[in-house]
Amino acid sequence: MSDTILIVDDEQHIIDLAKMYLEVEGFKTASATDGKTALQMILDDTPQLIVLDLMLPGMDGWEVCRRVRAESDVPIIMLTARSDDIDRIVGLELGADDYLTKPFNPRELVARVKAILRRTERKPTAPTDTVLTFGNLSIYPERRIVTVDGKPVSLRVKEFDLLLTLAENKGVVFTREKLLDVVWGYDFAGETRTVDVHIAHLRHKLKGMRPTIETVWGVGYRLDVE
Amino acid sequence: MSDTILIVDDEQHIIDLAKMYLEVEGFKTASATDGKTALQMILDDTPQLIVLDLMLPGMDGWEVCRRVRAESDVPIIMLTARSDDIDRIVGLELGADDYLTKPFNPRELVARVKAILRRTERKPTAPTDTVLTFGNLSIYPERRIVTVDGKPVSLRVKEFDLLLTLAENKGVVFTREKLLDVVWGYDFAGETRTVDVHIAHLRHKLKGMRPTIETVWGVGYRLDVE
DNA sequence: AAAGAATTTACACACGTTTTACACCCCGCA
DNA sequence: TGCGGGGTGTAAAACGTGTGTAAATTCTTT
Repeated sequence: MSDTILIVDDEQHIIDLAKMYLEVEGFKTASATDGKTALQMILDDTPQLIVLDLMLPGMDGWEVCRRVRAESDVPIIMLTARSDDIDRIVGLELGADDYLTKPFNPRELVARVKAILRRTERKPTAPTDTVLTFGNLSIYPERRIVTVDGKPVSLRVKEFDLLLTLAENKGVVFTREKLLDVVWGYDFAGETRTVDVHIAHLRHKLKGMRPTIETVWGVGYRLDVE
Repeated sequence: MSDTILIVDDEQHIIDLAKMYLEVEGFKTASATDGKTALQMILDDTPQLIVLDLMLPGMDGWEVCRRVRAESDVPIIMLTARSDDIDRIVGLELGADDYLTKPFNPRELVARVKAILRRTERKPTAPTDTVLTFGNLSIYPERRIVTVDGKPVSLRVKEFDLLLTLAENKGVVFTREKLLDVVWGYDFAGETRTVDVHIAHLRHKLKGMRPTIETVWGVGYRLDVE
């Protein structure tokens, strides 16, 4: 847990967003949607850093922050929507290391996290190992994350595997049958048109991607070579 | 043969799949669909590694494995569909180096193969990107791409297959019937003039190509020899 | 039961293939 | 050397098939 970033927010939406951006950078993450659970998790095994929303059901962020500070000096980044909270965060010396106003830019969050970890002289976790990069597209196979122009795109299982298969063999043409074999398993009995549908989803989600998924008429698909 | 991976499975489908993945990684492959043939091949000239299905017609995988072990310590990866076979593979010390349960992920197979070869300190052969080059013409069979003077030319399915057929047998004359058999399939019932039309398309698209497609009057076509 | 994902279906339309048609060319033969 | 018949080149029409995509349906997961 000590190499993990804990994200505490009552909106799952925001957690997902932060999670995604942080994981792309190689951070491990955990999350909680209420103050009580969060505090429990923190005291149980302190994380590397905490991203903490002020507005929480049950125990609010102020309270969590105060109780954590009684036990630990783990870095905390506060999130708040109300601009008049900012004065209190900064002025009251609650012990937060930094803050962000909602709505926040997730890249800004990443930058702050890195800055704080650098400052507190704890190194971020090991750099992400394998990456496949073509044009403005990056694929992190073991994290199962894809980015276009650095912006993460959330893909479903089949979509990801499909893209990965094409990317691992850039330029080579795959028939629908071959793709079914590889991505769906060679015992899959369904329609080859299933592949088309997932390709369509990929193209839609990865709009703007530079090496495009090219249709080879009458044959199949391939990841474009320049 | 000592740089080749032998795949033994009664399903051609599976052989093709494994073959494809291994060849993309630069491995040479060979295959057999029954135990007797496989054993013959192995004893005749031992391969670099063997991927061996347990379920085989004639002589099963257990028997093949045992007989091979009497002669050689060539690495063996076992394939099995039945989970209760796994205990036997591992427990009975049959001498298999690794195993995979069917249906297996072909990427997993590649990973295992690489791992074993690394362990046995034999390096995998360098990946080869197959290219056929004559004069200023290059053909990339698995990419289904053709270039003239390095500039890619987009061909349709029939055009590509036609050119590839001629290129793979440079200089030999193909009758229209032969070409129909090879490119269109032996059950094609149409006109032989269809070939002419596609040849015309090829000549038009590949204008400037150095070895030309030559008409052999009253016979058929061939790819020119300088 | 509800939500989410995967798969199938349906249909419009783009695209490739095959046929057709006609001009031209090769070659044997007077 | 000129003639004729079948062989070949090629444009364009006719045809059939492949593909993109939305929406419906089925399957999974919670």
